[in-house]
Amino acid sequence: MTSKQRDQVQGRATSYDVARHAGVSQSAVSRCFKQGASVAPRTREKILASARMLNYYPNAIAQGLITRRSHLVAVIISNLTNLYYPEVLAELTQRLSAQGIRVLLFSLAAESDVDDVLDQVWRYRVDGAIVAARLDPSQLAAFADRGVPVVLYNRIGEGMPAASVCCDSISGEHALVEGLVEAGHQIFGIIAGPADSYVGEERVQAAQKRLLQLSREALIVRGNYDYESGDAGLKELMRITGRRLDALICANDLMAIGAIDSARSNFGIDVPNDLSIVGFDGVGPATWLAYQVTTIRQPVRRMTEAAVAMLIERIERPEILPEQRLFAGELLIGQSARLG
Amino acid sequence: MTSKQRDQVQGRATSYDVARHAGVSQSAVSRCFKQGASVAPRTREKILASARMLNYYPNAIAQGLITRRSHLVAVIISNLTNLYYPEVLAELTQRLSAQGIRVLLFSLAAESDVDDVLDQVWRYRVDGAIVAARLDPSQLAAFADRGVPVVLYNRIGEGMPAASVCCDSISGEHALVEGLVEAGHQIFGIIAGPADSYVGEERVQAAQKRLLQLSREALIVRGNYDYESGDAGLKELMRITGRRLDALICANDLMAIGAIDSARSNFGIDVPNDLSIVGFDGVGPATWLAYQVTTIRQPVRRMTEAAVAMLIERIERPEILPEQRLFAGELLIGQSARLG
DNA sequence: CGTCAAATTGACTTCGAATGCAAGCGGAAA
DNA sequence: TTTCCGCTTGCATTCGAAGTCAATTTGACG
Repeated sequence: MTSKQRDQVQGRATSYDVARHAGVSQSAVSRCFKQGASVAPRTREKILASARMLNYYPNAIAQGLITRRSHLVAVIISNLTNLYYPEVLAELTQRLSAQGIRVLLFSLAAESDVDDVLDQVWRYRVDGAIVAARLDPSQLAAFADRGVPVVLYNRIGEGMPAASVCCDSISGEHALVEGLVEAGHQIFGIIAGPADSYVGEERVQAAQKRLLQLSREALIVRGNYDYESGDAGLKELMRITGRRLDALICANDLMAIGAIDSARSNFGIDVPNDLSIVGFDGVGPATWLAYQVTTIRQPVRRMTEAAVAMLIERIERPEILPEQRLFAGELLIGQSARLG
Repeated sequence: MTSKQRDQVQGRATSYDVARHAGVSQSAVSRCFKQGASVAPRTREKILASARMLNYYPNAIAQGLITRRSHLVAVIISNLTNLYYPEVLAELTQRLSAQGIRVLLFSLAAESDVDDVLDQVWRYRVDGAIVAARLDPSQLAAFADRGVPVVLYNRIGEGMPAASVCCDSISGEHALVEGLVEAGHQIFGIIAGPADSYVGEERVQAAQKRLLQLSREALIVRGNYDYESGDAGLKELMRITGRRLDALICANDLMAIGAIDSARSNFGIDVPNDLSIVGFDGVGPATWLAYQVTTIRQPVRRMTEAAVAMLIERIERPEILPEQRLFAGELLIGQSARLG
C-alpha cells in the first residue's frame, strides 16, 4: 500500500497529497479552494477530481493557524436546562452555520461561572462570542483586550458598554402589571429569579416600580427559574398573605407554570378566577392547553438573527462601537390571568 | 509602544513572546505547559510569571495542528427543540468539558440531515463524535475511514456495527404494554414518531409486538414528536375508533402530553379513568402536576456518562471494537394511565 | 578539585494551508 | 516571427506550539 493510498484510506489526505496526485504544486490546491483565486479552469478540475478521489478536505485547524480566523464562535450559555435556552441555541447554531461559522459550546452550571471557561475560549482563538451568562466588567474587558468581539444575549454590559441584544423586560412587565391592576387585583406577589440573573432582576424591578406608580405593593420571594420554584414561591406567598394573594407575577414561564399547578393541585385555587398568574418568555409549554400562560413572548428569531448579524459585523470590523438592540416582546394573552 | 506591550494588550502573546520576556527559548515555554516535562522549578516560575504578565494562553489551534489532537468533539443532534435533547446536550457538554474536551455543536433541522454537516466535521479534525441523528452505512463508514471514533446516542449502527449507547425501548415498552393489558384495556392506539427516527420505530414495534403476543391490536398513527402531534394523533385515533379508544401509547412524552391535554380539553375525557395515556423519555414536564405522565424514564446521566467514557476510550485506543450499551429505563408510574 | 551521570536547555524541524513574489506560459499585436 | 502583457503556476515563507536531539549545566561523589 503506497503512502498515498494509506492517506486516502485514513482520510488524512493533505493538500500535498492532492497536489502530488494531480501533478501540481500545493499552492495550486490551496488556491482551488479559495474563492476568487487565480486557477486555470482545466487545472481546477484536475485538482478537484484528485481531491474528491483522495477524500480531501482542507484542514480547518491549519487554515485557522495561518489566517488567524478560526471560523469558530463561542456560545456561552448559563443553564441549558432552562426551557428558554435550547430554542435560542438551536437558532443561533443554525444561523451561524449558515454563515460558515461553527459553534464551540460552553454550558455553565450557574450564571456566574464564566471564569471557568474563558481560558478555553482564549485558547481556541474564537473569532467572537455570544454570551448568555453574567460577565463582570473585568471579563468584558478581557474580551476587548484580546480583540474578541462579544454580543451579550439578554444582558447588558455592566460597568462598560457592550454590544447586546435584549428583550424589553420593562415595557413587557409594564403591560402585564397594567393589565392586572386594571382588572382590579389587590394583593400582588412576585416570584423573582436568582439574584445573579440580569433579566430576572430587571423584570422584577420593572414590575415593582410600575406597581408602586399605580399605588400597589408586591411581596417578593426569590426562585430559581425552575418548576419547583413556582410551587415553593406560591406556597410562601400564600403563607405570607394569609392566602389572600390574588395576582402573581413570575420572572419566567417555568415558575409561572409551577405556580399554576401548585395553586390548582395544592390549594384548589381557580386560576385565573381566584388568582391571576403571569410569566415571561413565551416558551413552548406556556401555550399548552393545561396552562395557556398569559406572558410576554420574546421574539427569539429576530433576537438571534440580530445577535448573529451584530457579531459578524464586529468580527469583520472590530472598530464598530457597542450597540444595544432592544426588542419588544409580544403580550400573549392566555387563560392564566384576568387582565383589564 | 513596544511590540511586546502591544502583544500583551491585544492578547495575542505567543510562546515566543513569553520566551523573550522570560529570557528563555520557546521550547522551554512549551515544556512549561506540558504535564511532566523537564523544566527546572526556578525556570518554570519565571516563565509562568512572564506568561501571566503577558496574558499568554497556548494557542489550541497551533497545538492541534502539531499534535493532531484538536481536543474537539463534534456533537451532532437532530432537533434541539425536542425537550429531551437539551438535557442530554448539557450533560454531554459538562462531562466532556471535565475531560478537557470542547464541544463543536451541530444542530440539524431533521434527523437525516447529517450530510450537510459532515464536511465541517472532517475539516475541523475533531477527535471524535457523539451522534444523536440518523447515520446511514456510508456515513458511518466515512467516520471509520477517517479514523474518527463515533458513539451513537439512542441509535445503533445500521448495516454495520458501531459503538452506541441506548435506552432499552423494548423492555420499556413491554412493561408499559403489560401494565395496560393487565388493567384490562381493550382498544389500543399508538402515536408513532417520524419514520426516520430510530428509537421511535423501535418503541412502536416493541409495543405492537407485545400487544400482539397478548392478543391485542393497535391502531397506529404517525406523529412528529411535538405537542401538536399528540393532539392531532389523538383526534385521528378517536375518529378511527369511534371514540372508543381506551389506551394510548405515545412514542415520546411530549406527544403524550399533547394527547392528555387534547383528551381533557377537546373531548372532555377523564385521563386516566376513561383513557390511559403513556409516554417515553421521562422529560421534565412529564412529572408536572398537571400531567404526571406514566412513562419510561431514560437514565440520562448514566447514558451520557457511558457515551463520553466510550468515546474517550476509542479516541485513546482506536482499535477497540464496537460495543453496544443498553440501559434499562425506569418505569415512572404517574397519573396518566391505569396499570394492572 | 575532577568525573560522570542526570537534569536542563536551546536549535531546529514539523504539522497543513495560505500567500507574496517571481518565473513560466500563452496569446495578441506588430 | 518577435515582442509584450497578463494570466497561471511554483517556490519559499509563515502562522504557533511540540518534540527530537545534542549541547550544556548541575550536582553527587570519589
